[in-house]
Amino acid sequence: MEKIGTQHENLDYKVYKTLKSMIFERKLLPGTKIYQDKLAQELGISRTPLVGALKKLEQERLIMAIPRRGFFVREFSSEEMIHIFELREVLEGLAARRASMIITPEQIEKLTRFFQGVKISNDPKDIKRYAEEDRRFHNFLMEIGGNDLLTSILGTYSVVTFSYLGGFQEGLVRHPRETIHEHLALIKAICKRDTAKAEELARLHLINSRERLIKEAAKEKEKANHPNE
Amino acid sequence: MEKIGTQHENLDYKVYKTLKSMIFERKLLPGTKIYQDKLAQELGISRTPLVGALKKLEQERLIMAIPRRGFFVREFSSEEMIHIFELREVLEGLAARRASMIITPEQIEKLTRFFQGVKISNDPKDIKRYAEEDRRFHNFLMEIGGNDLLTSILGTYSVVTFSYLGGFQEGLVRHPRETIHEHLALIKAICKRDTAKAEELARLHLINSRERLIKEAAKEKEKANHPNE
DNA sequence: GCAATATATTTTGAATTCAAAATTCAAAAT
DNA sequence: ATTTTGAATTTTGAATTCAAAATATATTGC
Repeated sequence: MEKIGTQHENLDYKVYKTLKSMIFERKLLPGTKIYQDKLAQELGISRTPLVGALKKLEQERLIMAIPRRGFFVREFSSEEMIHIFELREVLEGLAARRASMIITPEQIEKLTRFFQGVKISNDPKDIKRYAEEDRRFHNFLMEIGGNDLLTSILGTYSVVTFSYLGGFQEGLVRHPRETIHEHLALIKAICKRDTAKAEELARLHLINSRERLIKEAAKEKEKANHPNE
Repeated sequence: MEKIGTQHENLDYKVYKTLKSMIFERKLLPGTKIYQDKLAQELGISRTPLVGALKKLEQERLIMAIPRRGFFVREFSSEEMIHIFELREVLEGLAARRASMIITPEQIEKLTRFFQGVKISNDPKDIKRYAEEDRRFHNFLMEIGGNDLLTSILGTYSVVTFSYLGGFQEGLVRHPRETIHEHLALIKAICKRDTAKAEELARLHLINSRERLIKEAAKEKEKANHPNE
């Protein structure tokens, strides 16, 4: 049988993945200009596959291209970030709804065990551990409820989000203390196959994070206007 | 002021737009293999910008790339199409919600005039006219409620949808007789700034179309299993 | 010393080139 | 007759090349 959906293993696909994780890990910082020759040499390839990868990333909005000027690692304004959270609200709502409809007993088993062992505290170690569990949780939800399309779109935006937050609080918008209850409630709804509630809770989760983002953005602005004190 | 979001006017951007409309107009049919040399010559360019454009379209899922085999115009299965309608459901719901929140009095004026002149009948002329109005309507909604992100994502999927339906009923899933009421109700909700209702109606509109799609797909399957009457 | 212009260098955009892989087509073997 | 093997051809992947545009540097005039 022909394995379709097979991973594209061109050079530019490899470069694409490399660049993506470089952005994710903040080795390439937002705003940075990409010098094609330099980066291509560093990666040991020619400009051709590098440009191919950059074009892919441009489409995903992780890279901005200005013709005749070059490629830049994208910076997201707080406004754009808020728009992304609006999107994530409805998309993750959809994913949760789908998950609650098609989850298998084995998956229910596995899902209920999420966030069991993690400690909620202010210790950076614990926060990091929580953030990892958070990512595993979202990935698992995608595995259950996400089709191809949904998975790839949401994949992009979680990279964007992480990159935007810049490692602050390990990429979490809110403190675990706040989100843990929302996560557990969502898990419960999905396992009970409560379709409507699952969608609602997933959306609420994102709405709350967006609200926080809006507040933070307002605070930043305030600070910018009154630089002294 | 530097106009950001300025249109990228590279050759490969032009080629990208050309190919996109070729797919939209069904000059390139789903399943077709792209012979790079041939197409590049027809367009009067080299393979480089053509491949650039194809990569962009691959990211948008209008083109499928198989490494070492080439690029193909994407075919969508009915399952995938149904997934796309699930996406459109939540995304157009979001767009309608946003529109109802930020619509201006002038836009309300303009929105209420949509679908006023169009006749509902079985005459292909009328159906075509309706389909055009439908597209203008959706574009206007995007103009009101859509941010950058939303607009570009939904833009892609309307091309996909149109291409999938293959010009049948002018790209409409359902007959105007069925959809006109939904459109008018949605317009009313948006103009009244009834945020919740606008989102609900937009979603319902897509849900109904998806349902129809599912029915059609089942019918096709049936037919395939019983080829002789 | 500073601004304006001219010159040199870098960088991008796009065509070309070349090797490797895939496909086609014909001949040979079962 | 059908399948298998093996060249010949086509097609892709990726490096290279070259011109045009952008940027940086130096020079001139004030």
